[in-house]
Amino acid sequence: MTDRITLKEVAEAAGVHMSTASRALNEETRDVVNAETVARVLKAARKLGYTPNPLARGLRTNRTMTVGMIIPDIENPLFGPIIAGAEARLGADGYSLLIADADLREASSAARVIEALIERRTDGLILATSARKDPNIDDLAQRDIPAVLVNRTADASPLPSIVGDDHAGIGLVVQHLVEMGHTKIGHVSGPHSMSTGHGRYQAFLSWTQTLGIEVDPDAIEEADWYRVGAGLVATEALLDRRPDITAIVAANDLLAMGAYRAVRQRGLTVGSDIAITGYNDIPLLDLLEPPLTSVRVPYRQMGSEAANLLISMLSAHNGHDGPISMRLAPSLTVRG
Amino acid sequence: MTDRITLKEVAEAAGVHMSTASRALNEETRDVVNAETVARVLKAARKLGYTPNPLARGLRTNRTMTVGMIIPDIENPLFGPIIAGAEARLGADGYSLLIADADLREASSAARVIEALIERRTDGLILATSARKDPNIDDLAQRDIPAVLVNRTADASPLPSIVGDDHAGIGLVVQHLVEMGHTKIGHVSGPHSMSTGHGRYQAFLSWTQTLGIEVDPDAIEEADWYRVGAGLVATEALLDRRPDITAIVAANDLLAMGAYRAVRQRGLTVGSDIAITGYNDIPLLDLLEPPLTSVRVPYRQMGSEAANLLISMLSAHNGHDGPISMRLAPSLTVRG
DNA sequence: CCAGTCGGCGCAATCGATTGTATCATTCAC
DNA sequence: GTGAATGATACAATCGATTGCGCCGACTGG
Repeated sequence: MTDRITLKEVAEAAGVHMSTASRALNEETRDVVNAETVARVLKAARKLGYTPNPLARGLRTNRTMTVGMIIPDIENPLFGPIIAGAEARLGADGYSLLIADADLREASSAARVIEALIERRTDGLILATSARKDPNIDDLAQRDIPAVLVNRTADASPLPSIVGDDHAGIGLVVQHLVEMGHTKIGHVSGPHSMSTGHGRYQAFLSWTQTLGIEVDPDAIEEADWYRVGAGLVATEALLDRRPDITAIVAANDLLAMGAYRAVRQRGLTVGSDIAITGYNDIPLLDLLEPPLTSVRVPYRQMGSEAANLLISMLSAHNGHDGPISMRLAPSLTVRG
Repeated sequence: MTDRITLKEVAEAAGVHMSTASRALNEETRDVVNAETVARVLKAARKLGYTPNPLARGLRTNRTMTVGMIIPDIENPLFGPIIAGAEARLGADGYSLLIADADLREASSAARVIEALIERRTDGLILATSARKDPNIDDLAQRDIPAVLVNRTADASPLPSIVGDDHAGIGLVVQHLVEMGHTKIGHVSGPHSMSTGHGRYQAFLSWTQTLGIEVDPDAIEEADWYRVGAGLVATEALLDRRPDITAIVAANDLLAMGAYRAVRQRGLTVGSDIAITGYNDIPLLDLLEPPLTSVRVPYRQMGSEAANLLISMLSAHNGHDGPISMRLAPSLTVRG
C-alpha cells in the first residue's frame, strides 16, 4: 500500500497549522480562513494528492458516510435496479453502500445482519426486506436509527418507505383486461404476509368491485411464495374451482409464469383461452410465448428515492418532518 | 442513536486498565492476560453490550475489515449470485462488502470508482469488471493493492482471477450438438474485447477442430455487446452468409435469445430447423419455447472463491504465493 | 540470600482528523 | 491614547481503540 499523505503534511507544505489546513479544506469552515491561505492549502493538498482518512474523520465526527442496505435475496433480479439506483444517489453525496443479504426466512437472521451493520457505524439503513409484521422495524424506530423501507413496507410502519403503488398498478391490469372484454377474472395472489402480496390482493378486490366485475373468493388463490412453482400450484387450485374464468391477474411475474404452466398443463392456450398478466416487468418477459403483459415498476427510481430520503433524514439538523413515504406510479407494458 | 459503550467503560467495570481489557478481548493477545482476568473482562463486556468501534480500531491498525466490489452493470442478473457468494464468504470472516457499480463503457469511470474505494481504505478489491486490456488492473498491481478479478479476467493479468472454464463449457455444448448429429454449427460470439467473448470464441474454434467439424470463419459472427439486440443482428448476418447451418452456439444467453428472434424472423423454427444453445444458464430460460439448453456456471461459488482468495491474500503475513487463479468447471443444462 | 526470569498489568504514545478556545496583531471608536 | 472588537491563525483536547515498553511482585536456582 502506498504511504498516504496526512493533513499534517499538507499543513507543513502550506506553511500553516493542521487546524488551519483542516478548516481550509472543509467547505463549511472555509470562510473563517483567509482566502489567500485557503488557496495555498488547496494547492498543497492537490500537489501532494491528499485524501482525508475517513476513519480518523469518522472517529472524530461520528459519521462514516456509509449506509447499509439489507436485501432479502440478492439473487432476485428485482433488487439489482434498486441497488443501482440507491448506489448512484448515495455516491453523488459521498456516501458508500454496504450490502448485506439476510435470509428472509427468519427474522433473527435479519436482526443479526442489521446489528452487524449498526456495529459498523453505518449512518443509516435501507431495508428491502420487511414483512408486514417485522419486529426489527419497530426496534429500529425505537432506537432512533435512521432507516427507510424500500419496495416492501410493514403495516403501520413507523419508518418511512418508498414502495410502488400497488393499487394503481393492479388497476392498470384490471382495467386493461376489462377493456379487452374479460368479465371473469381470477387472481393469483402473493403471500399475504408481505405488503406487496396483501396490497395487490386488496387492490384486486377494490378494482373488480369498482368496475362492476364479479368478485368471487373462489376466483382468488394465494401463492405461498413468489416462485414459479408456487404460482403453478395456486393456479391449478384456482382453475379447479373456477374453470370458467378467462383471465388471471398474477401478483408477480414469476407467479404468472407458473400460471402459464398450469394453463398449458390443462391443454389450454395462454392468450386465447386464458389471458394472464404479471407484475414487475422483469427482463426477458417479451421472449415468452405469448409475451407477458406486465406492470412496470420503476425500481431504479425506487432505490434512488429511498437513498434520497435517507440522505435528507441524515442531514436534517432540525427535527424530523415525520416519516415521508412515497408511492411510485407504475406503468403498464402491454404485450399479450 | 444510543450511546455506545467504550473500551474504557468495560475496563473500569472489570477493574482493569484499558490496555488489559483490549488484550483480553482480542483473540490473538488473550494469552498474555491471566485467564481469570480475561473471564472478568469478557463478562463485563457482554453485560454492558460492548462492541468495538471499528473506526478507532481501523485508525490504529490500518485495516477496515471492508472490501470493495466493483460491478460493471449491477442490473445484470449474473452478478447477483456473485455478490451473494462473496458477501457470505466475507461475512464469515468479519469483512463487509462495499458495492460500487462502474459504467463499463469508459475505463475512466471504473478508475474513479476504484479510487473512491481505495480512499475509503478498503482492505482489498474484487473486480467483476475487467476488459481484456484494462489499465486499471496493471495500475492496481503496481500499487500493490490486494485485488482479485472475478468472472472476467485480463490478458496476462498480474492479478489473480476466478473465472469459469470457458473452454470446458463450450466443449460441453459443442459435443452435445455433435452428438445430436449436427455438423454445421455456427457461433455467435461475444465481444472479443472481453475475456469471456474471446475465450469462448477460441474454445469454439478449438473444439470444432478437435471434433472434426467444419471450421468456417463465415459461420462465426461477433456481437458487439452482450445484449439481445446484438445477438439478433449478429445472427442475421451469420444466417445471411450461411443459411445452411443447423445449430448455433451463442456465447451468452441473451445472445441466444437474439438468435431465437432472428431465426423466427426468417420463418424458421427454433429447435427443429436450427438448434440454439446459450451460456450462463440465467433463470427463466426453461420458460422459453423451446426451452434453452445452456451452460451453467457456478456464479455463487465464483463469488465465494474470489472472496476466499482475497481473504487469504489479506491475511498472508508471509509473502505472496503469487497469483493463484482458478477456473471453475461449468456443467450443461440440457433442455431443448 | 541475592540475582535473574517471567507472568501479569498499567502507562502513555499513537493513528489522523475536527473543533473549542487562546493568542496575537490590527483596526476602530470615543 | 486606551479599550474593545475583529480577523486570522495556532494550540491542544478529543474521538476509541492498539501496542511497545516498563514496572512490580513472585518464583527459581545457585
